[in-house]
Amino acid sequence: MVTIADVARHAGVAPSTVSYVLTGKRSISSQTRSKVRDSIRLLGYHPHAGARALATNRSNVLALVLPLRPGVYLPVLMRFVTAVVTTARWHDMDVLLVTADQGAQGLRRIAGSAQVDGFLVLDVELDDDRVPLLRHLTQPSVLIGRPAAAKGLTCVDLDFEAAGARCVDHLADLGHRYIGFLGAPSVVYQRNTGYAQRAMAGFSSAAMRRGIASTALPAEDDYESVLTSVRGLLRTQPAMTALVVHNEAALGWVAGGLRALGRRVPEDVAVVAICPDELAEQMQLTSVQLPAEQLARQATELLIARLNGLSTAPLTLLPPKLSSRASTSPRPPRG
Amino acid sequence: MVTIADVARHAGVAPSTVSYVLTGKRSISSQTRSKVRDSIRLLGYHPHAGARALATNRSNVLALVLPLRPGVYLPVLMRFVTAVVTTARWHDMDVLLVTADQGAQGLRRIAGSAQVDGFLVLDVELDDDRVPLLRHLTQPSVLIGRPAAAKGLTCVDLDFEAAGARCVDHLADLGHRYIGFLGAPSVVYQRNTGYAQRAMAGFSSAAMRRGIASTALPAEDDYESVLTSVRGLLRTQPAMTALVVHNEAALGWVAGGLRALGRRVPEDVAVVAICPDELAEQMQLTSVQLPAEQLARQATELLIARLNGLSTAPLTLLPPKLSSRASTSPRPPRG
DNA sequence: GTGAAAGCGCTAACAT
DNA sequence: ATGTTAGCGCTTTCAC
Repeated sequence: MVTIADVARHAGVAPSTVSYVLTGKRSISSQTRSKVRDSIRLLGYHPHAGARALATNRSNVLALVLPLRPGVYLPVLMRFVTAVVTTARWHDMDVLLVTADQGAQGLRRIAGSAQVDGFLVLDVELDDDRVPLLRHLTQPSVLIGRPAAAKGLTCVDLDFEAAGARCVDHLADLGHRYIGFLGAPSVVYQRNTGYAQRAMAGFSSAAMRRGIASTALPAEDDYESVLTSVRGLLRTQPAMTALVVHNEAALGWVAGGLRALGRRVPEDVAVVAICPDELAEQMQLTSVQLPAEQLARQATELLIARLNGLSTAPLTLLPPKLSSRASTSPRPPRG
Repeated sequence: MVTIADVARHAGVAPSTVSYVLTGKRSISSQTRSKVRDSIRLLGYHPHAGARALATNRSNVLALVLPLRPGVYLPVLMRFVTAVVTTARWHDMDVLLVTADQGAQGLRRIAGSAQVDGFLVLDVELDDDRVPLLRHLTQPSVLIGRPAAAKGLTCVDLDFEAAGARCVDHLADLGHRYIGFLGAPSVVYQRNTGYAQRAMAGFSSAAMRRGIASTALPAEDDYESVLTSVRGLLRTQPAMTALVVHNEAALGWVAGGLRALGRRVPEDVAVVAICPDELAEQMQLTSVQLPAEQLARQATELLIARLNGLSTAPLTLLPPKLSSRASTSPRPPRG
């Protein structure tokens, strides 16, 4: 193995000089600098990560804690991961892959051994036993998604409330006056989760604000349930001409359900979804996307900022972006 | 931070004793052992990973090099990753996530800095510039998938030749005598890839062995092309009663194409696919699976074995497993 | 602008 | 069965 001493000897300087050339932490004459650089290249020198970590108390690695269980929507997760790695590499950091099933104990181990400088945690739940731990770790962490009860932690998420509102605004601008909301399974609303409620709250208050009649119902993930919910919405609000859907699993049944009830999309009922862009693209639905790359980039940047001693806002909400597609006609069905 | 010296002081022993309790590399009286263990728990001690890496020249981390580009079938990749992490953790190792786009240079950096003890590389191509590099690294590596020109490297893969043969055997056992093979796009066969050819070779020679007439054609990923290929197969072999499909993207069009040509699955034509189990399950196709977990486990175990100085077989081929589903009726269509 | 040397926390001889 | 100590390779005072 080639060490800093080898390089120093080869370049005819002291080891510390080599170190300073590498870190740029003090001025070096351009002569020695290039001498050293040549030796480094020639010998193929790479600083030993462990030694550096020991000396600086920094590993230049960040932990990415992923929910790798069935049910997560992989295309989004994958884009997210890619963006995290890219952003981290941009700052000369690497990424340690930690599965959520390693639990709080796993995080404690990794933190305690100083393997990483910080944590990026996805899919944190409200009563997550990792949250109190993360708060007391030496290393900073950034949580992505549902902010939970996260005083003292840094969180990044899509602004679901604004997302719900954005859907209403889009439809209202198209002239719709009676809008329905097809939500997640009721169980999701029961055990909090936050993002589901926030999307609906955003929807409702935007509707109020714009003087639009709105009705909301949850829907389970099967066709029957979707049909029932849609029928329920239409019964309550027969003049309904638009539907906001915040339920990925139900998405596939919505058009069919509406058609079964005699309504066509978008002629009779316009549809806006809050869902990953892949799904919306595939079904040609107007939608508010889940901005995976942006979330990842933002979260990683925030974490790195904190590593550098900067303090960050406790909560960063990304503005929703709506993509118009075939499921909302440019003009309202009935004026 | 709590160090080994703190623990030693607290337990009233020498640092080395604490170390030996941890590593088990020499016998310790059960008294001191439990004294030390108590102190460790009490103080919440975790050995500093960097320090340990520096002292032992082992990081207890392995690099997982993933193709995170569009086109990879994510459910399989995800299962693979999960299994790698699980297996690694079983051996007290962690996993550093490396994206394939970091290239050979990225691997050199990571290897050079001794950040990892070994490499697990997915999706290696035949003329891959990482292969010569991997061969000359200090750290061992295991390649998963297409073994390429990998003298001196350890490779793990599904036995695609046996997979092709297994399909034939299954169909032959059901009484089929005229079998077609619908392959990957022709470009895949042109530029090597190995696994595609091997599957087809296995198919052909098994057919010969069992005295069965076989025809093979490539297929592109669109409906038109699939239809054309299927028509071609039927023209060559009008008595064809079974089809082996090794083309995930074409899978969705096969049943439709056959029906358009007046054949029903499985009554007129039985279908066996070589594809991820999720897809086969979803379409109710008899299939030979891609055993992601097994591959991952095997590859990881091999890598760790090599880390422990054991030498391993250069090539491990996993036997194919066929799952019978609705697309092959229990009896042949025409006897 | 550059060197010398003292650690960082741990392991593994070498002691006893 | 346990203690002492010399590094592992790097950074960073301190000295010039």
